[in-house]
Amino acid sequence: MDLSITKIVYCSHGFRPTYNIWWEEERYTDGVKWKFLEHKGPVFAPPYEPLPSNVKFYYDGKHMKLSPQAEEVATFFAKMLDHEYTTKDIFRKNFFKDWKKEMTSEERSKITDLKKCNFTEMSDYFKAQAEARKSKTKEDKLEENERMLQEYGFCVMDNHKERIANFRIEPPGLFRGRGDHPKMGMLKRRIRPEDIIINCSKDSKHPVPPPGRKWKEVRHDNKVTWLVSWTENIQGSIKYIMLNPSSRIKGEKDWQKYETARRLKKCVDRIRNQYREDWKSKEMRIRQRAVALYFIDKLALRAGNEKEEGETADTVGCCSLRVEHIKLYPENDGQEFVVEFDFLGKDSIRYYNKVPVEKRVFKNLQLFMENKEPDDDLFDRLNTSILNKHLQELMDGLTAKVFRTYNASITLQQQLKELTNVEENIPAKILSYNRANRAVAILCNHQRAPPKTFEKSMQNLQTKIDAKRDQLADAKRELKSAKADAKVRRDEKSKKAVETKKKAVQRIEEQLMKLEVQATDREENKQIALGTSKLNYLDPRISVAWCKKMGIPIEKIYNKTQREKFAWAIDMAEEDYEF
DNA sequence: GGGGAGACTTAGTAAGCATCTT
DNA sequence: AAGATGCTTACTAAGTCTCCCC
Repeated sequence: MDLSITKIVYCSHGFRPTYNIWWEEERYTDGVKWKFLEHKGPVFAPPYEPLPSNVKFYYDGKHMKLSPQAEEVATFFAKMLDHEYTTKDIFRKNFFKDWKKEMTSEERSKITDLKKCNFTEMSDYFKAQAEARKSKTKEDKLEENERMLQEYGFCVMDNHKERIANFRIEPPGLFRGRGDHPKMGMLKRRIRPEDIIINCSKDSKHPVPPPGRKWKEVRHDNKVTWLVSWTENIQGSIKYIMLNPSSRIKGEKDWQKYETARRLKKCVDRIRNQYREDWKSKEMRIRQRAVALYFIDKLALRAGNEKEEGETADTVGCCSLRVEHIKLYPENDGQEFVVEFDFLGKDSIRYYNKVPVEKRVFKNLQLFMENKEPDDDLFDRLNTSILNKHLQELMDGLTAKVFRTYNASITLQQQLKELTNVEENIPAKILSYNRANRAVAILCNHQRAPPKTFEKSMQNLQTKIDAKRDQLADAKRELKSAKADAKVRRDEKSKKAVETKKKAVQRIEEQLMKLEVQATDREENKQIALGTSKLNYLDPRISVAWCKKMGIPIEKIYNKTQREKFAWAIDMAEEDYEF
């Protein structure tokens, strides 16, 4: 079955007629997302397999056979024993509470203290199993995965066969929130067919539930993009199965996102003038709105919706900043009007920044903080809905996050212009690209945990560099003596020898440069994640155009997945593309 | 306008896998 | 062949924003 409209797409490896060329098709305008949708439904988590009888659980030093339900939940904990989570009080408390709910009344009366539970045999058993799975022939694993992918990993949406992003239902386990999450350790329950809502078109072959089972509902809503949904039990939120980023439905939206950001580029000056005016407004709400917008624009802060207290980790964005999250310095390190930000943002990633701001902003902040407690809202007359309503009036489709997209993309474009030189060689250009990418990642505060092996791998690289330096010195010495030799002998053979040595020196110099560049790049990247901005904030057409201008194969910048996601941009953007 | 449901994007981590070293 | 290393992919949590109801 091949319903895709494909076109021969040229890439530097040759011709590959692989993509759906959805970007040359007409688009829906009326909120309709598709006319035909057919899929096979989700893949459920494998059923629980009770432990073999030799793998024992001990309570207070004594062997205890657990009921299957209680045992399953115990295995979730056992599997995480090596993780720091299991040492945290909240995690243990939440787990124990939910575990007890799964016990028989007899078990419940016996098992009263988590500290007295010994899961080590279970834990060892799972480690051994993981080991065994590793050594299982590669073909077995691959084949199984591939079979599932072929069977469940695709759907037909309109005239395209599309890849599904997540066709497997999340297996049961213990909830792992990020940061200080009040619900960490709670039992994430197993999802059954009866929990599942299927979305597909009426005239499609509907997915079939497992034998003897039923779906919760089958609906035919073509105003939404999801294929399957269920309600999760930790926060009560809805989870979805949706399409891969390479799909038409995702790609179109992504493209549209960058087009909105480009429209902002056209009117951003006007908007900036406007909010600067608003700093002087008589009305408090307008001043607050204007200062918040300034932060969102200048610092690429997120909007900051309010969150239900006690349901999630305590994190904030711009509109939900509290007095305790900023400090004002009339003077700091020779700069005037410095604001120090220190708060936990999305995923409990710390945002720390000291920035000089305009005097008016500074004065306003002082005013906003007057007579407030540390845990009071900084912008008490503002929330994201007020802010976005205002933005909508300034430009059609404008919301807070458009500023992040706009500032990220424009920064990349500027940095690429500034940093790259057509004359340089490919590794130098790629270093420059990464640096431009890095500037954006820093702006957006995209962090990562430094890789566990970072120090060591850095040392190894340094060793290599040192060795290469020695090698270069040797080669230079040899070249020198060859030259001297040629001067004396004046024959063809020794002239040739000089040429060979020269080439060798050149080659080694290049290799050395490459290694040094690699070291710089890696060092600068230690705690910074480039992937997030590359995937979500940077208009891919900027990168494609840059590659064309600089003679860099696109494969050096985008890996296979990224090329699939950005196929539209790779096909469309010419070297003169301007964001 | 306030609150909640719903839909969709953005995010970091860890497992999986490929490749390079020893 | 095994082990180290580094990149890719899968996973799923945590955001944003819209819409609807009151």
